[in-house]
Amino acid sequence: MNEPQKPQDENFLIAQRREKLDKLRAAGNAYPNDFRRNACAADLHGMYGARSAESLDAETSTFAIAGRMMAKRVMGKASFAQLQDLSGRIQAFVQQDAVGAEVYTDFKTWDVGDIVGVEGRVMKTKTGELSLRATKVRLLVKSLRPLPEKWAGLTDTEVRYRQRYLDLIVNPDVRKAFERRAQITRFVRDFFDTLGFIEVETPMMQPLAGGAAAKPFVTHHNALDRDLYLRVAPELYLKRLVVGGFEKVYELNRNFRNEGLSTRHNPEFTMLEFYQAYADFEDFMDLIETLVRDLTETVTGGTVVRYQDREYDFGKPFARLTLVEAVQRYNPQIDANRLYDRAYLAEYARKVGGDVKPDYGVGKLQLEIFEKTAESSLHDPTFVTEYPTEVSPLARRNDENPEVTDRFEFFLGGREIANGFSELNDADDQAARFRAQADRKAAGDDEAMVYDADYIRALEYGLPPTAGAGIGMDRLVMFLTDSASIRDVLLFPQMRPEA
RNA sequence: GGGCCGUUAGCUCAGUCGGUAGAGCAGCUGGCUUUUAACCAGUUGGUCGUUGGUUCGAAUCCAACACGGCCCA
Repeated sequence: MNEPQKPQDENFLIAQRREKLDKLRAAGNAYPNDFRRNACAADLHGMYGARSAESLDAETSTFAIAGRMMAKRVMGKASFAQLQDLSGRIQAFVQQDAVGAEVYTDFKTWDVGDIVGVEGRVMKTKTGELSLRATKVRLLVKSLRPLPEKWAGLTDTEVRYRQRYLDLIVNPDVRKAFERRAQITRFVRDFFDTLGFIEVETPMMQPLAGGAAAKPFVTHHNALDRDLYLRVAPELYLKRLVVGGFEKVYELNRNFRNEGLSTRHNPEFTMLEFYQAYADFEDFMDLIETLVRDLTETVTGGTVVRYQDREYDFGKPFARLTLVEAVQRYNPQIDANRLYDRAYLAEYARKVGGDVKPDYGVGKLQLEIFEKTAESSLHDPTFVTEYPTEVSPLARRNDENPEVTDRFEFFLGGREIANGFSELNDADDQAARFRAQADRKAAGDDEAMVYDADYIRALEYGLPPTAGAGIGMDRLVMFLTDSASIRDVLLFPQMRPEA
């Protein structure tokens, strides 16, 4: 970096800290990198937290810790400071007699937010708090900006999302949520690895955006002089891999969809997709039930979870019902004899606020009614099956009823969490369904899929009978961290440009 | 895209009927060698989101816009 221009709007507090930094620069290296710690806050609490003050006085080990100073209490010639590192916080006791008058005078000018190194022996204070009795203290980094207030903290959601680093410094629960997120992804990888799945990475930039009904982002490759699409799903590539012999495969990575922002939608989000040859959608409902139950138990320590003032029991078998059953359950007034009557469904869908277009068939209308009237009520873990073929262009038809597919979606807390099906491996049927999608796109549906000729070619070589599913990881993490908004489980959620 | 709510000091927030901009914390000065939101005394700090309008006078009333939140689509 070049010499930064002092911003015009630099406030007085920053100016004061800059003056302190100027003095540090004048006195030598203001940004040293030779301090080495040999312990973290949690290490010391673990080793000595239970010991008595007297027994600690006999302890001769010295420790070096480092961290951000989160509190500073000066009482004349002795002070307490709270240091925060990756593991937590620990108190340092800094006495003038122990560190020397000159260092102590400097110490008193340091600010909350500065990054500090402390060496010394462990002790307990009169009130029993484990502390490091400093023999040396060093300022490692001068913080130029004041931290939010120590008690009320930082609550402005906008600042929390835009300046996540600040949120992480002052809100320990935020850190915990993201640690749990890491724990969840680790569990998922272990789960599939143990079952013999292989993790792969398929293209994020695709010449055709396939595998889901969604608007893609477009970008441009200069050397190839062609547009590429950020993927809306990895599905078609993963099934190509099953054709190639990766019979158990998964990918845990980002998808991109060009849609609005809300508490449940971010333009980039994390999806788990997994495929297994010689399995069907019922096998995968069982697999997901096991995955979700074991995951919940691992990260929460039990099978009963509270999410936003409601209790969920994962110990019980998950509910299963068909789409039409769900429509009937949440629409007791609907005429059960006319659930396949297009005109009736269109009128009913319109009445419940659904989208109705002339080319919508019975299946699409059933789905509209389901989404408007049933979905948000599906709190307890629930699998919904028998999705219409019309709205499932990549799923295998049911053997008894070709109008529906061997497909399920999984709902939790009134939200769709997962979607899975027995894969359509009839190349001719798939080609016909792509053509139907392409017609819709030509008719103006910008979420319709495109015809993917290479994917059809792959199917023509033969896709084994296969089950596949996708799990929206962000929504699952929201649930397991009791987060109301997807932004609370994304470190850097998409925001409009700052005003 | 629509509705409602919000935007005042670094942070958290008050601000009455339209009449000189307030508090706590942080900061600064002084005191204090086991504090726990340390304490005691003093004290600095403001583009009231932006732009217009109404008015003798606007943080306050009106309009548009920006950003955020919640709900709906």
